[in-house]
Amino acid sequence: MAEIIKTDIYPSMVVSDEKNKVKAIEQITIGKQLKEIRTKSKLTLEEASKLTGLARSTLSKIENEQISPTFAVMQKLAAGLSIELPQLFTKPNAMQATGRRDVTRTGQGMEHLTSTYEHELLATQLSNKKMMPYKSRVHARSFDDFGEWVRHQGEEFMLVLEGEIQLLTEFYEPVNLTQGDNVYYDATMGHLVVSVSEEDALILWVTTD
Amino acid sequence: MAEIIKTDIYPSMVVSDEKNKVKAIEQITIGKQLKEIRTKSKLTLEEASKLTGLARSTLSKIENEQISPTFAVMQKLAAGLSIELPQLFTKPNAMQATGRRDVTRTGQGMEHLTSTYEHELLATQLSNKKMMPYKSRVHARSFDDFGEWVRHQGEEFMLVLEGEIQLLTEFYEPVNLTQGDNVYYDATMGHLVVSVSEEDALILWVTTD
DNA sequence: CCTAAAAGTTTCCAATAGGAAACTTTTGTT
DNA sequence: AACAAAAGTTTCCTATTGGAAACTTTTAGG
Repeated sequence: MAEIIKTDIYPSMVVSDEKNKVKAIEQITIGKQLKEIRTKSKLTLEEASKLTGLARSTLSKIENEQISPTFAVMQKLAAGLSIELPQLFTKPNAMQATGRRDVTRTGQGMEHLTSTYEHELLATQLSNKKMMPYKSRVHARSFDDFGEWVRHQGEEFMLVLEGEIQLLTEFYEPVNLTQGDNVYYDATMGHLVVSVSEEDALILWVTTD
Repeated sequence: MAEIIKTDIYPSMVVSDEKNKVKAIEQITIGKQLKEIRTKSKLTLEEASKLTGLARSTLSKIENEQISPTFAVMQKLAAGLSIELPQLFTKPNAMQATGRRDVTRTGQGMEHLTSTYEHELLATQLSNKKMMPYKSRVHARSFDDFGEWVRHQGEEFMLVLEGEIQLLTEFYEPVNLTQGDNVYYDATMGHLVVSVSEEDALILWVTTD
């Protein structure tokens, strides 16, 4: 029974059999992508050839998906055309928005409750964003309310909107932050936030993956 | 005269001659990277072979940099090992931080003044971040204070901290936003912010590249 | 230690990528 | 429309990749 796996950000359709052995991969973009980059830069195959050190024929075959370039060739392409390597196989507009702008009024975000935080997700109308913004009301008062470190991929920016919080992190001493204070950290490091004010504190979080 | 070019995020050492023709590329990571991913996942070559559908020998040769895998093979690796493709050639920690956490107290950011905005850059101790956070005091009162649209790569998140602003964008009607309101938009679309309150408004911006 | 099994590497060969040149298509000029 | 020049594609060949199996190294028991 063949199964289709689709990855999130760098999509590639993969067909696997019942033993989870990859049988075929539907090559999606690299040829079209390269052609688009080259034509948008107003380059001919000849010029691209000079810039990359690759043969005109090779470029043509890659663009027409007749061959799968080696990593070494991909590096030459990226360097020669002055682009980042992932551009060769990533759809340029990651943000596939319903619109291209999304306003969230105070209190109008999407609620997401946990025992320790009350999250209000922002800009939820836009998918495939590079950042995930949300406001959180902090219920927690101590590490024990969590039981263990929070830890995930990406980087995180946090700004205190109301009240006073304490940021606990795996490799640092705790810090107290009040309204207007903010912090940027690597989210793979254990971290969590507790309120030290009478009322629950309110913070803004912006996260990447 | 050979020249060394070093790209920023996806480093690759490229040796070019005086005609800008790429002569050689110093392969950096793909082998080591794969080996690290596999060993960290506690997989043997045999197991990785089953997952990816690639021969044990092929995996070994890639890990020892004896061959340069084709893009098709790289896709199989990513799919089989459940990773995103760029992980194969990107140093995992893009954020090369002085530390791995950076607190900015209210008013302690780095000043950057323009005629229309007064920016306070945050978390400036960390380099190579994925996000650029800053607070801005908005002096501008109309489009004419700018003369033209602001427009740049990436996505932008904006939250109003104090006062009331109007967000002007190329493809939408202006919107007024007050404290707590926020917006997420594609920064390649022309955009700018003016204050509509008596005093200058204060906003938070978080930007990606 | 010695041996057996597992993990990793190398060899050999078939399949395919990449380069040079021939060929075809497109573009632009008269 | 005819022609020339430029751009793009295909062919042919060599170099290199990827797979199967042989070989070597490492790990675990006794």
